[in-house]
Amino acid sequence: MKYTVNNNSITVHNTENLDLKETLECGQCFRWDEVSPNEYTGVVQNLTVTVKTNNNNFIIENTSEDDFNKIWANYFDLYTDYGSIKNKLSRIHPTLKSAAEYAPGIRILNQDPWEALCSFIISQNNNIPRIKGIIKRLCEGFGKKIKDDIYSFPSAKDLSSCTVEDLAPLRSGFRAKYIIDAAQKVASHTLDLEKIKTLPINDAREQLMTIKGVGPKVAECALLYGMHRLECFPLDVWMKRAMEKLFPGMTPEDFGENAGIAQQYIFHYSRMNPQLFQE
DNA sequence: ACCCAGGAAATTC
DNA sequence: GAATTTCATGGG
Repeated sequence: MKYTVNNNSITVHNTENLDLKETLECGQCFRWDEVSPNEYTGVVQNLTVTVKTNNNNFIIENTSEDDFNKIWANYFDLYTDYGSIKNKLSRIHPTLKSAAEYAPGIRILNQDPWEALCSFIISQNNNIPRIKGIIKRLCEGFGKKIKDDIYSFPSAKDLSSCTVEDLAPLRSGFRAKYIIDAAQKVASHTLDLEKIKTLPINDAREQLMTIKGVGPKVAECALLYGMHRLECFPLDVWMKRAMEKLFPGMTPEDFGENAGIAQQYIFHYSRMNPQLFQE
């Protein structure tokens, strides 16, 4: 990977298959905001950066070479060859090929396991704008201030001593008790997310589902988006519709070791084309 | 008023 | 065990 170090920013050259809108607004993450056209500000751990693209250059502002190599290159999954993965996936089914061509710049981010788990607990029976609002209030109320009005995602430990009443300002409804149970199990090391990340997939699913409010779909999202288990294939209401109408008779296993990437292409394609599912 | 939202738990059949 | 209802909240 070729990159240039500038004053307070990094420019990555010839990045293919990276589109910020497609990647940051496809429902896998909830903490990136478009601050001007094709320019996004987000928070990862205790760092905040602004990113943009210019032709095939990918620019990360407000960072150092150190943080780029430690955090950002992996976060944006820059070591993975999406062109090769798309070629393989496209041979599985013509509609999957179309979905991949519809948003060729989607990448699966390497998000923090706890943040992904907590975020997708909040996502259940909810819509994306409201999920973002709840998470914003969660960070502002319980995270650490980074600068100005930017706050880190609160750790499991930060939340483990909270009560449902403490979380009332989030207006997260029935999900508050689920957030607390997850925080307590992780903070007490009843569950070790770094360990779960490496377990055989069914063991990993089983452990995550010991958390109240974590069923098959939330577990699958935590594994795919927070632990980069690319074989995972979350089935939400959109994906169930898509499987019925676009891939009748097929199962998640049919999409193979990169099923999660296929899922993201299909999810985004379906959400952007709801007319496919009318009557 | 009604329906739905990147579901899961509680209840009923 | 499988099908249905309930759970908070907010937008359309």
